[in-house]
Amino acid sequence: MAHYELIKVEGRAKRGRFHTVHGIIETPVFMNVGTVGAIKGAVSTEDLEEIGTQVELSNTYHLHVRPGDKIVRSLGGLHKFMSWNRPILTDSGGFQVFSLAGLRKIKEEGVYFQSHIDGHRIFMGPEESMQIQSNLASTIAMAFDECPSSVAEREYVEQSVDRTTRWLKRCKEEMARLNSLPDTINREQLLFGINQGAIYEDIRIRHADEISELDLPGYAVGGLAVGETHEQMYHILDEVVPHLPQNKPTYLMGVGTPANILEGVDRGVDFFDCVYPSRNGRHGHAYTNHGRMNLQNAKYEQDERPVEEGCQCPACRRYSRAYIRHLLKAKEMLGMRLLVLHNLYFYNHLMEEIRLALDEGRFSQYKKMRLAGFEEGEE
RNA sequence: GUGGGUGUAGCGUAGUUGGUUAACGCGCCAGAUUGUGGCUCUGGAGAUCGUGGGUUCGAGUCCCACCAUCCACC
Repeated sequence: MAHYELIKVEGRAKRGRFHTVHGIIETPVFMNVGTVGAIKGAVSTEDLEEIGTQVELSNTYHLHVRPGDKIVRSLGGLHKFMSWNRPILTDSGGFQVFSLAGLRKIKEEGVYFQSHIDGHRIFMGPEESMQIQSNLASTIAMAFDECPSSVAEREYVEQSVDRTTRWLKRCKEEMARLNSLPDTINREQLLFGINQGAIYEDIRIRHADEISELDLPGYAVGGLAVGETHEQMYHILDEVVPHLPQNKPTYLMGVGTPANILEGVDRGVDFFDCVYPSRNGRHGHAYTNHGRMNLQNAKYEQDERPVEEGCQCPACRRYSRAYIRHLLKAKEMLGMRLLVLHNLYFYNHLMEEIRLALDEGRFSQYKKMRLAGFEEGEE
């Protein structure tokens, strides 16, 4: 019996608590992206517990291709498979329609893909996506949508969004059917709908109103941070979030930078996810209170300080910038791992501070202070 | 010691019958990256072409000597 408990509001910012079968999610939350059932960079689920991860995010498409959702199901579902008993959100594979463009054909019934592993042809529609996510038995399943390019023509976006609505209805029906089956692993799996419409605010609003009527347990804003400016993204959020149910969590998909998150929270967003902390960590970048730092820069060659003074993450408690730089240069996995841990800790800790600020009614002030800090530049 | 080969950026190489500002990969120095392939992309710095002499309007390229290095044979 999932429900969203709204604890406090400051302006449009929401402090909430989402109750799920796998435990409570304190919001606003940043979900840690582990596409294939693992956070890249040799990060274990024990690590996730240590760095304060609330929700792990995996991908339907990737797990369907390898190892196969039926195998995960036969092993007891994704929670048991990866040894993680807290909430998991699975993305539907819809975004791969967009990100693997060139390898796909979109039709009314669904999408024909080509596997990025071995090139074989795959079909995925709303029903297939729900069946796969049911087999994975995640806490939250995302609707199978199409994410049109931010520069797509208005006419294309209109018909794409209408199809996404039809797909959402099919997702809802299929999820209800699967949740009613006696041998389904997680019979309380939750379906979140996804708003689309590129940068056309009227299409976005119409779509938000339509999908809100389906009374799903949560809603996402998709198709942002895919090429448009920050101003456009914030404007769309200003317009669209008020048209999504305020008594349900709102999830801004794929976003973003620490500044994007502060702005998103300020506009009523509860859930975030982004590959930035993990991908940039693997690529040698660290997030700090003073902006982003490239640990591969020569100036850190003899820097004995931790990445961030006072940070309680596993990297900063013990290792120097100089050592991490050396590991990155030597292409040692440990370098990546330490920065991924630092970055995810940084994001998770940022969210914790945001929640505390909301609890104490000083979010607006906190946001201003943090944004100013990020502008200062690295030490 | 004799014969042969090779010397071009930190490393590995390309460079036409001698012809503008000597090219490429890796590395180095920076920058990009938003529902993830650990990549990828974009810039930048860096070379008195082993040394010295010669031929020529002009030499990385041809000639001579020397130096270094590799291979084979004593």
